[in-house]
Amino acid sequence: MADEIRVRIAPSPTGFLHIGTARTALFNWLFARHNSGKFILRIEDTDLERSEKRFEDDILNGLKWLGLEWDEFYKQSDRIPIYSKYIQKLLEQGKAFHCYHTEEELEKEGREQLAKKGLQRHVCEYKNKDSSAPAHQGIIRLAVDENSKRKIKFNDTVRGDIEFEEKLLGDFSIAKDVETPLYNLAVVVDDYEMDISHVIRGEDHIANTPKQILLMEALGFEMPQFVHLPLILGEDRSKLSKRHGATSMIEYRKLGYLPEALMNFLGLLGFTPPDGKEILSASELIEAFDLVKVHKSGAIFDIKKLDWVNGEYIKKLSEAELVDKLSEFANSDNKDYIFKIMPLARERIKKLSDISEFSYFFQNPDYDKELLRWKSRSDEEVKKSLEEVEKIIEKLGTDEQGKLRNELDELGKKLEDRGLVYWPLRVALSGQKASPDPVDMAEILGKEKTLERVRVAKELVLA
RNA sequence: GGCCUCGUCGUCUAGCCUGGUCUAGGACGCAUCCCUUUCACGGAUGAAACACGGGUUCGAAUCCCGUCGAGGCUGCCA
Repeated sequence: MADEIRVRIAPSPTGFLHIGTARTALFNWLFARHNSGKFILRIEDTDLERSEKRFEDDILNGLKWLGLEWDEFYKQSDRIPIYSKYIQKLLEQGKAFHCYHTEEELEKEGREQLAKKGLQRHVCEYKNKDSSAPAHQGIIRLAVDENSKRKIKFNDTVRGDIEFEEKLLGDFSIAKDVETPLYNLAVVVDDYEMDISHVIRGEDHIANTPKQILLMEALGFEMPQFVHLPLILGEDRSKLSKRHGATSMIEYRKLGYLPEALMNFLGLLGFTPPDGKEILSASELIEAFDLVKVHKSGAIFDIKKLDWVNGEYIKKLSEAELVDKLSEFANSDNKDYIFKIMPLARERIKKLSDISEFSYFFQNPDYDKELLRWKSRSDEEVKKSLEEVEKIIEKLGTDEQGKLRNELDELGKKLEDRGLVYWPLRVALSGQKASPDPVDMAEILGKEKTLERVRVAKELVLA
């Protein structure tokens, strides 16, 4: 076996690339890059009935988007002859056998075992029969000693030593037929053939490990180092799954999360760098990454924290980059205009799609008359203020912020209330109770639109 | 039911291996205050956790045992 670090992820195209898979991929990738090893992507599509091209595309696109480029790529469906060879070998050696029980019989057995609170395992009576009989249709199982006293042991980098009793396993299935391997056989064969040094996967695979070890022994394969990552959980602390709306990575892109932010956030779900830094670039993550420091317990996916991380990355974006991205999300080609809005948006949005909150820069606002009222001021007072503001803007325009601000402040002093000046103007321009500074907005909108909106507001007060 | 894993603020976590420096630190979120024309930004402050019970020890979040709790697995899915 090579000394090189070789890791893989083996997503199945029966669903989108969700957070959990992405995090597993990330940890494999970080470990490979940290050790100058190879990161392998293997598509587990032997379940032809459930595998779909659109899911495969989603997985590939999601990984690419996150920046997790792979060094080698395989599809299980291309490797059927390889599995077949090993299945045949197991059969010939009598280590595996055909089981002729029907699914109904097996189901019934399972129910009875559960009812009797007995072991849930299938000890097959066909195990010791002559396997040289003609071509069979039955499922293929590995022959496991049901009376074994042995404990199957393995070391997990995160959890230490783990052991299972061999006799609890039963004769578990390894292939539907010689041409159709089942999961446990396929991974074992692939990991061996691909010379995988570390199997880094979710904690939900711990229970599969003893089966795989038995298979490795039967096939004479060397054991890789196992690393079981803690699960990523939903709000209710159960494994993140469809019922939590297991969203594809691509959805996060659509919402305006930055891939760098997602990688950063995911990297910290199950791992903490020694210095405790929270915002780390890909290369900093690679540098700091250490499997030994991976956490044991599951972590809830907290979108609020993701939002914060994403906001931090938005603040770090260059002006040009931000303008590009914002243009895309605002559906606008007018980059000069977006460029003006950008500084205001930058400190206010958590994700790019939040730019929709600034719709009033693109169309006239619609709002309730009452919103124009500053505190308990009368309609007349509000109208008076708007009239004065109108005059000032007619005179000065909106391009010279300093002057405009001075005049408006003067007006504020005159009216003995700055809010009376700025609040109605804000609402006139944005239709919102929370918005950027009115003078900033006026400059972006320009003299004409600003005056138009002030006049509309003036009319509205009287109505 | 059986097997396996896990258990520090609401959430992510530091500390645990190598007991004392932990009146348990940081971050997100939350609250209050400052700034202020609102929101955001920024600044300051605050509330908030060692699951429980035994044991070992001069001393336990840290070591041991038990209990409880949570999750995972228990497919002719992966």
